[in-house]
Amino acid sequence: MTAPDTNPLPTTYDAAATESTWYAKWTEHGVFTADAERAATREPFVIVIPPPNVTAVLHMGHGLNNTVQDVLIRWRRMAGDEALWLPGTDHAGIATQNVVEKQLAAHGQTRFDLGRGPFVEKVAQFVDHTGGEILNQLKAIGSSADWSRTAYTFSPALSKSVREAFVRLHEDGLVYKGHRVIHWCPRCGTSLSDEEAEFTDTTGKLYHLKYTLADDPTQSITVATTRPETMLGDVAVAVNPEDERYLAMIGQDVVLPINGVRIPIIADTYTDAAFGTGAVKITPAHDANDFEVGKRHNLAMPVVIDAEGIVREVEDAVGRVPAALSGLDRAEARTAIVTLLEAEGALVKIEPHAHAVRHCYRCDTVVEPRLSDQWFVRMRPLADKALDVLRGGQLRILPDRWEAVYVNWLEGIRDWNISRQIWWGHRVPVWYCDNPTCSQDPIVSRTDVTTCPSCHGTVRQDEDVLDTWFSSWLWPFSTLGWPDETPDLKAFYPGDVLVTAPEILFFWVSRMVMSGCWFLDQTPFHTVYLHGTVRDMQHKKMSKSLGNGIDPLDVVKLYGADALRWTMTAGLGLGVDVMLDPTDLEKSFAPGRNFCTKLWNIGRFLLSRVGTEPLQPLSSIAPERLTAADQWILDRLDQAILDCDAALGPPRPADGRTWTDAERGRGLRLSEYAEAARRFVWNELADWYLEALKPRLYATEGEDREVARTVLAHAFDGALRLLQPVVPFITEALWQQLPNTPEGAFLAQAAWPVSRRADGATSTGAQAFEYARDAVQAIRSVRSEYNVNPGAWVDAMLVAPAGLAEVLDAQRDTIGSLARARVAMASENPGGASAQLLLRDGVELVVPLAGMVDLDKEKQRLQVELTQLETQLNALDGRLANEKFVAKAPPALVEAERAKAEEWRSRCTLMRTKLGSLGA
RNA sequence: GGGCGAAUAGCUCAGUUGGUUAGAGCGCCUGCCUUACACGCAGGAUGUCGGGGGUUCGAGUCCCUCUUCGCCCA
Repeated sequence: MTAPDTNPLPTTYDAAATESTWYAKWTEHGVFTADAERAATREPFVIVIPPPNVTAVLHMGHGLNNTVQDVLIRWRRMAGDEALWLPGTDHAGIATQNVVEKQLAAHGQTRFDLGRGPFVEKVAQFVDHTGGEILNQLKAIGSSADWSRTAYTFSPALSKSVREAFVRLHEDGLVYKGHRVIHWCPRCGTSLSDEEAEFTDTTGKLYHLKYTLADDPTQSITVATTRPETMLGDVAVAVNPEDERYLAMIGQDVVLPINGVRIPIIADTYTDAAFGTGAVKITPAHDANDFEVGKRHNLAMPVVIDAEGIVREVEDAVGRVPAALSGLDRAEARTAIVTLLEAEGALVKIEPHAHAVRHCYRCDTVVEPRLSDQWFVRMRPLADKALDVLRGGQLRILPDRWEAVYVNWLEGIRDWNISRQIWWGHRVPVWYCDNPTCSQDPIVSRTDVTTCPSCHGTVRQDEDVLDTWFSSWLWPFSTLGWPDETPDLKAFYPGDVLVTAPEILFFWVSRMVMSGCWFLDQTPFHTVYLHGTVRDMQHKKMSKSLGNGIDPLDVVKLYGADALRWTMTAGLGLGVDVMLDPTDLEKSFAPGRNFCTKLWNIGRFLLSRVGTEPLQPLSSIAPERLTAADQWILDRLDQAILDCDAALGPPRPADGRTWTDAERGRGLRLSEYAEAARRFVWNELADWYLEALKPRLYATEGEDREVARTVLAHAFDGALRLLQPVVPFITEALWQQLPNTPEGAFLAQAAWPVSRRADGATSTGAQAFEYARDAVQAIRSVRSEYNVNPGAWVDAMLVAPAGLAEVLDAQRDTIGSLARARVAMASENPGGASAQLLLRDGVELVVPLAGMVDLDKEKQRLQVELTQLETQLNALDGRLANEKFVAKAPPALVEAERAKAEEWRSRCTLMRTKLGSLGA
């Protein structure tokens, strides 16, 4: 019988056309737009995007991050929540400034050639013209963000939040100006926070320098240092007060080589007697630890390296830098100084030394510790609140091992240097009176200050800008209008889930929790989901600089956005890294494309059989009209729904506020969700139900055909709903073709399916179909083993115990058509030359295969199977004979094991009988 | 230097509180262009659960130890 030519779908899936069509329709109809008013009657579900740098170009890390967010937000949107995914970009102070500075450098210019105003203007123009492109790229992978709310950390609205935060923290006594050694990037020309100065393990050198005692040139003390160039700024040599080697020298002076400056030998417990020589040089202006020592001992703090990393007498350092060295870069100076030290006989030895050196996280330049004035936030009170919400269960982090990392960092939190000496960013909202005789204190203000309130003279604003992260950490509420009490803020704060990579746990995530708790007294989200990193096959992180990246847009072009999303989701175990092969896109993305093709073909076939006539709802079909296969697929759908829900949820704490221990580690298993949905539509719906259904569907009319149409459409509809979050485009395109899809409706907004039963129990009809599947697989296996021509029909006989005869008899046609067999029933095994298999519950399958059966082969197979089972049965009997097992194991388990032993025993008996009848 | 994690099929990984004959996808082998799909269908093979020790009636799962790898922090 041939199918009528009513198929509305082209034979192949056109990803590009489908994606642009449906994305346009979704946005046109406001499908992604959240509504603050609606949130009064529905549960809001809010995700704020980790804002990409405004100049960023989409890479696979974004692909992964945003796919995860989109899967979650689409799931909750369908589940009836007022879902808001709030997108936006970060002005990325240092990074963006660097990009523009590079452009200037190409023309031989620096930012100082332009001056502050024109330079900032130039960056702003650059951002206006080329920035934010990444948001459009996110659309190409299907991101269902609410673009009407797109935010930008440097917009006027968010700048207002930044000022509010700074001023409020100042009012709370948590913002202060400090004079201390900070991390300085000489290339970027700015200070950095502890987090921005990243450690890199390096094999460097440990230089042992000999400093001669001032009053006794025959004696000397040897210090060990990794940075000999700083010796020009040494103010002391420190030894541990317990270190007997140096006791006699404490209090004496040594003379520095090269510049001849006299410095004392002091005792300080900071010095580790076991490290190097046990004596360390103290350079307070160029080392954070030395700075602390210097403060304790009230030492001078000469600065001998300037902001550009040039060695010279910068401050408090007269007579310390010889003319020959002045003006050298710090790296050149090191070489020169080592040479001079050697000439003076002050260089004892140089050893290889493995240590970690801090580098600028933006330009990778070696960071220079530098004494300077900076703005700091006192973090302790903020960190305590962030610890409280985690410990109190209002916040959880998945995978939960990151909670310990979070706690550890917050417990040891240090004050945050928030001022940067760059130009691109929020200017520190502090003004100083120009009049040196005026007693006016610095003015910290929410609004711009133009005249001094005391003397009415002119004022100047602080030159520094704020750390980019000082605006990012406000993101969950600055994007909603804070500090104004906007409807959005009321409706959508606090949010729900934060999705990001572990790399920015400290930079961003912890700080958002701190700011949310401080300013709004509530954690900004109840769940932090830290996904893995995208890596290549050598497990190297994908990056532009390593050249091992994959452009997500290439993947979209070649395989479709859904294929990309599929690979990102299906491969995503909780917190597990995603491995992709940049040299073999086919390997990584073909599975997603193949799945889409399969889905398309299922849809094509199904729609051609279901047709376009309206369907009656499943609920109107009397249960007794459902076949075993119908009941089975409906059961499987229920199970798939339960599996998907269990994998993804719960979406929030049951009481809306605090996670219980039982809930805390659950959900967000995206790979399990994807697999459950895939298994249903492919392995169950397509492989079994559709195949079993074909005879009924080829019927041209009749009541049963209507039942089949209804169940089939219902099952497929359920599958499409379950799959929409991960493959939104193809599922939308297919769903639109289903006969009962209302005009103007979108799958993207359709209701998430609900299981008919909470327990997913198997119905009687479904049980019958399981017997049929069992028989079909057995017959296929025999056919394959004996190389039966796939087109040929075989005879098969089912020998069923009394209780099952009727059930199996009803499945004869189904079994026959699926296995290409003429199936007969028997109450007794006729024996003779035939392939014989034992199915479950004592059902036997006999396939005569006249003249083809190899008796030896059959005997051998049975013998192997029997031996195996006997071994297992022996072990089981042994366990059951063990009194301790029977006494201590749960009774239900013992009972189950006993039943199993009995079943295995009768199975063994049957096999022995068979072997006997085969003449063994 | 401190802390955390991982080691299960050729590869990437599941394996909730110890309790069926340890699973999935990809890959591999065999047969099929069966009129939805060869980007597919059917059948099949594959594991001393890193080594050693311990707790237990019972260990991939808990404890100790060793080895290897990775990550975070200083």
